[in-house]
Order: sequence, then C-alpha cells, then structure tokens
Amino acid sequence: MAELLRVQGYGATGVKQVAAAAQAPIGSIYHHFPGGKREIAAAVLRTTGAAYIQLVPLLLDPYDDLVAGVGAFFEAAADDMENTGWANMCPVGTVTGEVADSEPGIRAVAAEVIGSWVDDASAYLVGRGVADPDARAVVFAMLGSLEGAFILSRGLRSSEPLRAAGRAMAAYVATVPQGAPARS
Amino acid sequence: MAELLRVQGYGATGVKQVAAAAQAPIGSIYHHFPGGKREIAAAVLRTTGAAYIQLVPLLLDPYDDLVAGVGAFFEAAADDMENTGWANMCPVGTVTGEVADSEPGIRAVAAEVIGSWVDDASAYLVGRGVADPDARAVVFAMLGSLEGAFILSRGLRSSEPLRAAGRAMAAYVATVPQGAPARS
DNA sequence: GTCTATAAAGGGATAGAC
DNA sequence: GTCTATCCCTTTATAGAC
Repeated sequence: MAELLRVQGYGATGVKQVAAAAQAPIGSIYHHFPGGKREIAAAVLRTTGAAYIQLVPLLLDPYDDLVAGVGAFFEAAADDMENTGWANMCPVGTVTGEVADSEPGIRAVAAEVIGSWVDDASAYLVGRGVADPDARAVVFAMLGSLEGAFILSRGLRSSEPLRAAGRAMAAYVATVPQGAPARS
Repeated sequence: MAELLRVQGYGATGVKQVAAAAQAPIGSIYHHFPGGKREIAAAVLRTTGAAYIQLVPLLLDPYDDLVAGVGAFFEAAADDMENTGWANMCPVGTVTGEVADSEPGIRAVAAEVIGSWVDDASAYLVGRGVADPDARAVVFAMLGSLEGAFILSRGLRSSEPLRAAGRAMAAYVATVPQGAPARS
C-alpha cells in the first residue's frame, strides 16, 4: 500500500486495489489488518517515517559544510522528482494534508511520525554544531519548505519551486549560528 | 463547495454534500455544472486563487520593512490557524497534493492558479525593490514554505512549524538584495 | 430551470467454506 | 491462515416529470 498511498493519496486508494497489488485476496488483508484501510495506512506511515529519517544523516554527512549539504539535499530531491516524472516523494505529507480534518486516528499517527522526525533531525543538527533551540526551528522550517515545495513542484510539473526552496533554506541556515561539530 | 473543499479536501467531499450545503437539489447542481464534481472543483480553485492573491498587498503594504512584513505575514497565518482550531487555510495547496497524480484536469487548473500567484506576487515584490530574478525565487520559497507549514501545523495541531517558517523566511528575505521601492 | 427518483458502479467490510 | 462470494452502503451521474 505504501507505493499506492504515495502516488494516489489516501482517499483514492482502495483496499481492493491494495489486495490486487499485493497479489493477495481481500480476506487475507483483513485477517492481518482487522482495522481495515485505516490500520494499513497507519502502518505505512510508521514504516515510511522510520525509513525516511535515515536519509538525513545519509545525505548530509558527506558535506562538511552544513549549508552546502542543505542545498545539495534539495537539489537531490529536485533531480529525483524530474527523473521519476514528478512522482510524489513523501506519502506522510500528502496523507497528512488529506486526512488532518477527517481521520483523527491517522492524523495522530502522522503527528507522531512528524514529531519523531523533528526530534531525530534536531539531534542530528545539534551534533553538527547548531544550538539546541535553533536546531528545532531549522528542522521545522526545512521540513515545511520541503513538503510545500513537493506539492508546488508536483502541481506545476517543474523543479523550480524545489530549487528555489533549496536556495532559500541554504541562505537561512547560513544565518544560524553554528558552533564546532560535536564529532569531527 | 469552497468551504467543504478547504476543510475536507477533494476526495472526501461529495456532490450530494455540496448540494445539501447549497440548499439546492442535485439536479440543479448538474444543470449548472455539467462537468460534475471536477468542474465545480476547478471553479472553486480559480475563485479562491483570485481572492487569495489580493491578500499579498493587503498584508504587506502596511510594513515599510519587507522583512518585518514577511514575519508578520506568517505570524498572522499562525494566529488564524490557532483561532480556527487548526482549520485548513488554503484549499489550493491541499487539493493540488491530493489530485496531482490522479486528476490531470484539476491539476492543470491548480498549476494555472499557482502560476498566476507567482506572477502577481513577483510583480509586487519587484515594485518593493526586489530584483526580478530574485523576486520569483522568493515567491516560490515563501509559497512553498507556507503551504508546507500549513500541513505540518494541521497535522501536529501546533503553530510551531508556521512560526518557525516565518522566522526562516524573514531571515532569508533579509539576505536578498533590495533596491529602492518603485513607489514610495 | 427545478427537483425527485433511480440507475450504474465502486467502496469498505464480512461470512464462512476450505 | 487462505480465499471466494457477497452484503450493504455511498458515490457520481442521469432521466424525465414538472
């Protein structure tokens, strides 16, 4: 269901479609997920969340200069979108926007995933020398900018919003005071 | 339908629900909008788009300092969200994310609306002394950051993402070279 | 142009044989 | 645990009287 949720969103994805994609009968789906569509979506959000947070150190570690790393992060996302034909990059963002006011349970799971992203990414930035209260603000700004640029780029079929967001966030991060990295 | 689309999104909003809210029978809806749900949604996006672009000069004109204006813009949005119980602020962003890969016609309309936003807001910034290529990038960064922060704030039920985005965008705009405003 | 009734299709979910 | 058939509801959209 992860792939379908990412491409089509929550409302447009049917359980029957999920069963077909998984080459499993519907009965089996409901046997393993008695909560039905909601439970499956929640599981997808948690799994995706855990996978995506690993990208942060993976993509930023190679850059000694955090500002350069941030710019490269957004450029990589822009390249990915172009190469995949403007596919959705993050199911968490789109599903959150879709169900935030209509599916309280799923919204709560999304909040949990986003919260853990912020905690983990903030800790990473602190390790790279960003002071503690600033780190959290930087993560919120970057994550919001990334999710918003994903939507604009998918809607416009253009990487311009994503690349503009990258330059803006790099310029912003450059204004945030940085101490020495905790580990070399 | 505008209100329902804003709160529930495209998929969760039914034509019957729209008819009930408009106190009109379904037949009348289809008489005026033969294209059905899609045509209504497209009309809503265009109307909303035209209305929202007017907010830019309205909210920024009072501030001689553009950086202060940008900060106030995001703070005002954050206050609005808190006061409305985390209601969705912009149907264009959520609907775009929802249907970008499943409803080509509506995606095209969304792209048109977003494109006109960028054109108009860029022209406004040029009038405030921001150089032409920079202005477009600033608008993309701000719009993306705003839309993304809307999603995060709605999901987390917290204005923290929106306020962090505002501080980040203010810091970014402060780094963009500005000439003298075209008109005092 | 307005409204009611209904068609046609698809959704989520379940029952129960195996 | 697996799978099939089916229930029940809602959806979009239309037909046709008024």
